[in-house]
Amino acid sequence: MEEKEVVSKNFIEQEIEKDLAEGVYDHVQTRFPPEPNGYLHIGHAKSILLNYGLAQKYGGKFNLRFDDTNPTKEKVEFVESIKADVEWLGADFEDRLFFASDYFQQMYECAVLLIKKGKAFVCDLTAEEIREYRGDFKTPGKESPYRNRSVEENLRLFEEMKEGKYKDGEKVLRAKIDMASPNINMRDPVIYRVAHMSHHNTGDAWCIYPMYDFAHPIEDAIEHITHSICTLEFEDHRPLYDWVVKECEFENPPRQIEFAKLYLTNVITGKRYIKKLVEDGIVDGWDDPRLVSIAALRRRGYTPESIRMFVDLVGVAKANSSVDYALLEYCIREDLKLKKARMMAVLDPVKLVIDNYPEGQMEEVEVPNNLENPELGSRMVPFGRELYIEREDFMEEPPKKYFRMFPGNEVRLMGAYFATCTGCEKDENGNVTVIHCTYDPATKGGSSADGRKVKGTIHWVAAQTAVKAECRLYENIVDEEKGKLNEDGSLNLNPNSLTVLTECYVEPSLGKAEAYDSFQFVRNGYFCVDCKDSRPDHMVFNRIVSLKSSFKIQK
RNA sequence: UGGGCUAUCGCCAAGCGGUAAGGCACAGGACUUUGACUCCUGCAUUACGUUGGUUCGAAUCCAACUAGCCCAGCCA
Repeated sequence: MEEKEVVSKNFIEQEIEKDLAEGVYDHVQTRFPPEPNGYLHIGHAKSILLNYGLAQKYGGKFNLRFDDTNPTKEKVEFVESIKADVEWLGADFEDRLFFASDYFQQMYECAVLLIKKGKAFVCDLTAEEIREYRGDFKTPGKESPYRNRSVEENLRLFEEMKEGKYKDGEKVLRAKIDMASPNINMRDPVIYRVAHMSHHNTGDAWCIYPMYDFAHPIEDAIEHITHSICTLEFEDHRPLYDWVVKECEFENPPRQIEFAKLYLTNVITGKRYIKKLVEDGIVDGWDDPRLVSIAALRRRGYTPESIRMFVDLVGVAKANSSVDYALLEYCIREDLKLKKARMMAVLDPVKLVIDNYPEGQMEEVEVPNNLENPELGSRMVPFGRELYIEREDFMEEPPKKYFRMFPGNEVRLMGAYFATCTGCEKDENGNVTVIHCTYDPATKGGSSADGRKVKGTIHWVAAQTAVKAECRLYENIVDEEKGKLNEDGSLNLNPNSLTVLTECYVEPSLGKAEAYDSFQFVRNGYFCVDCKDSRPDHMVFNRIVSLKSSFKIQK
């Protein structure tokens, strides 16, 4: 009997189970609350999948909610892309797609309630003055001279703010908490500001907009969120979060729990920096495969399953950490390994001529699509007298333990025949131009009747029928300095982040591939048909990840 | 500088007073019609940031240090 592996629970699951056991909540409701101000990246995937996974695990629901409380930064382009990415990742929010902006009326009413309770006031101080009055880490703040306005006056002024009587920045609504609090977030934070600007969802209905710290807890409470999961930098905001749900008198208020963001070593995930790369034209767009946005990973050929596996393996904790990129690559290799066909493609071609193969003759050989997964069937691959093979699969003077093609050595042309190298031709510079060999017609299919074995197997494509393709080999766009910035704030870009190989040949069956179809190219790694650039007569492949080291010369 | 948080193998990460899980990476070896995959093996031998203390017993409790991250937007 197999024993079921005990998977340890992360700290959030432990908290949830405690809450459930103690009867704090009788259900679990989570949400992913992005602001539509950019594209999602791998870091967001962690949050999305965490929240979705928690809801799944505890029989609860998961909401997608746009936290669109600041019209100056938000665009419908981003809400569309975010929706698509969340769906692609498989986090099913069913019909629960919400907008914080749909709650503006309720938030307004909450603000009025606070004013009536004497817990909020309209402040005429300028932004600079508010900053000065706030004090700093070592000095307590000073109370605003407007702090003690009467309820009636505050009500009137706030109503006037809403009606558009004041210009941007002229007045704000502030929570009345404690100007001497060691937690600066509690020093009478601004909760509503004036912004005469069209909102992507509410248009010109409002000219006052709630601040995150006020809006977010209300959004959560309205949706009956139980566990509001966010990143570490909001820990200091938790007392304010709790203050808002309490003062606004919500029953069964939600609880905020923070976890550490995902960082990838060597990779820039900051929206701000990705945005700059896009704007400066250093990358093609938000989905440039050199980036780690969800759109980029998808275009490059990463699957939702691989990203789910990755997030799963990374774990959830409160310690800031940076996960090795190798883990992401492991996940996509693992996911594709049995799912995808293993095709032949020659990325760095050199011609191989089989001198004893009849001139002008072509035949087809049957090659299994995936030896480890017979369900994937097989395909017929054209074979002829002239082939292309990988330049690295031939050496005139082989080192020890090299068992690919060299004069006198017999190897297997995968799925086809045994072939013995007889020599090569070179140009005036000594570069190999053509390799010659003879084949053994009795070894069709790649095995011999007499039981003799060969140590090496190499892949090939028939020169006459090969499809010319373009392969893009990607590296991280940021170099060894690890996604870290230079002192002047600039990025360390990797000049080798993109290599385009144009003299590649792939077997004809690949001509039928569709966008996002991925394959293992024998010994070259995993590739994906580029959905943006592919044309029927000219395939473009993005490398997802290369396979591990091939032959290394022994020292 | 005041407040909040964190510290277990190169990278993640379990552990919750009873004598250091797991994954990635790495290194050996076996196997192989992809030098991939798979399979074995090794990988924190008083060691869990440091130093003390409590205890029969501590990574786990206490104290003091040290280091890193976050906070002074009318951003989220």
